[in-house]
Amino acid sequence: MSEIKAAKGTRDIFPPEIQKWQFLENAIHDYYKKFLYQEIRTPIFEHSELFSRGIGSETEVVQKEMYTFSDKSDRSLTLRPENTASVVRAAIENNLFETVAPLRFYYIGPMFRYDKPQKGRYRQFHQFGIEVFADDSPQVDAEVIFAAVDFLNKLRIADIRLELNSVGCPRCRPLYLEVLRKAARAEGGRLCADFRRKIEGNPLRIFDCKLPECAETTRDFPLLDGHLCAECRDHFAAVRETLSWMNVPFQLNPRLVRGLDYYTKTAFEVTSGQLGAQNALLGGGRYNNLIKELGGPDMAGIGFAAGMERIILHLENPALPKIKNLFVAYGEQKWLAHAIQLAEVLRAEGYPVYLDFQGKNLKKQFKKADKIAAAFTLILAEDEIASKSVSIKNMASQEQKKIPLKDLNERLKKNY
RNA sequence: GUGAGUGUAGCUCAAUGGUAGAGUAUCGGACUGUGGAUCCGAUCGCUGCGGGUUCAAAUCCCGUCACUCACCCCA
Repeated sequence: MSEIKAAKGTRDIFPPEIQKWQFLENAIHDYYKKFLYQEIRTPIFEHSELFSRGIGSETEVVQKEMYTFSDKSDRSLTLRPENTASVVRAAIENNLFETVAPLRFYYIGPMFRYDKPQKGRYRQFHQFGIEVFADDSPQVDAEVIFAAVDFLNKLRIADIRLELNSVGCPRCRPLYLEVLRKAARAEGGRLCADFRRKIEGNPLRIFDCKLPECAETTRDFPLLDGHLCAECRDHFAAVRETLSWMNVPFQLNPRLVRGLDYYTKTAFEVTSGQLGAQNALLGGGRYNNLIKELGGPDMAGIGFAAGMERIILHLENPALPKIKNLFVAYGEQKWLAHAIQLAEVLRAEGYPVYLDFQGKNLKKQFKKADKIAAAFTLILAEDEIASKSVSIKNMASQEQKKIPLKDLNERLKKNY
């Protein structure tokens, strides 16, 4: 038993689960290229300021969940809790807005949040996501949402639900928040402490409270959709219309908010009925002020991030192409050189070949061949070497034939 | 940060407060040019850790740590 364990909230991924990860990663690469997204990889850690400015210093993520540390030169660095701020930073820093077209990126990688682990929630977890810059048309919102939902459908993830809202923009949201605060303060006495804290700091979140009294109270509170400015309202209507053209079903949820401050206008979330409490598979929205906020041009952006662990929980056992492993058996140590050379030739031909160096005799070697699920065992021992041949045994059917060495490749090809 | 449940062999799990066990896996043998099946044998444990109660603790009590789930938060 090992003394040192994986740090809390982290885990090792190995077969057979790793096959799901490889499958998912390949699917992401294949799918998003169809929309001309290009992969971007940004550093795992960044200056802390990127996140406090980008995500919002009042958010839970920044206040409570960041892995922040000082390096030896006293720089404050933070393991990225999400990737959008980094992608925006990279685009600004490398002038991608001028040099790359189209301005569409996707990413895959680990993120870090200091949270108490539970089902579907880890301290090191993985997200993939997409970002589109410089396009404020509502049709892009719809296409991004389509590319999120359709991807999950392609993975045959059932029982998912798309929720949609508009969280307004800096012109209309502050006005609404005042209206909401006023209504909330009037009811303050009836509400939980948590709730009262949110009224001042993050009023949109008060709708989240699941305590019956709070939910009861907030039911009649004014909602944001009645307070959107004309531009946000029209934008949102066009998003919904485009989604209907795309046959993407959605549910309006006027109480839907996002945890990061940078969102404007469209906000959406896909949840799964098959997960526990951590049921959000992906979330995203538009962030038309983030790029400027981080020192870039006044440019629109939209994207989403998806939790890969949560998607993996939905994936069936790997339906992998059967790999036909070859096993080279040599019986006695003195034929090992021949076996090594044969294995080398076969690998160069593209076959996966296993050679057991511990097997003392053919019996042991066959046992090992069985254990690694070899499709064919090639026997190269005294008889075969003397006659420049090799015996090939089909492990499933138990058929065995001795054939000339020079015919081996052709014969294997037929069986593959 | 709060709460609940669970910690026994590599894995899955047993064991009224009274000798820590089974299945499986691993290794060896039956079987020195042939695997899976069967049979025989062997290895494997500070019962998470630290205290306490008791003649006696895997078992009861306290603490602690880990895992799991929920709150919270979010993907």
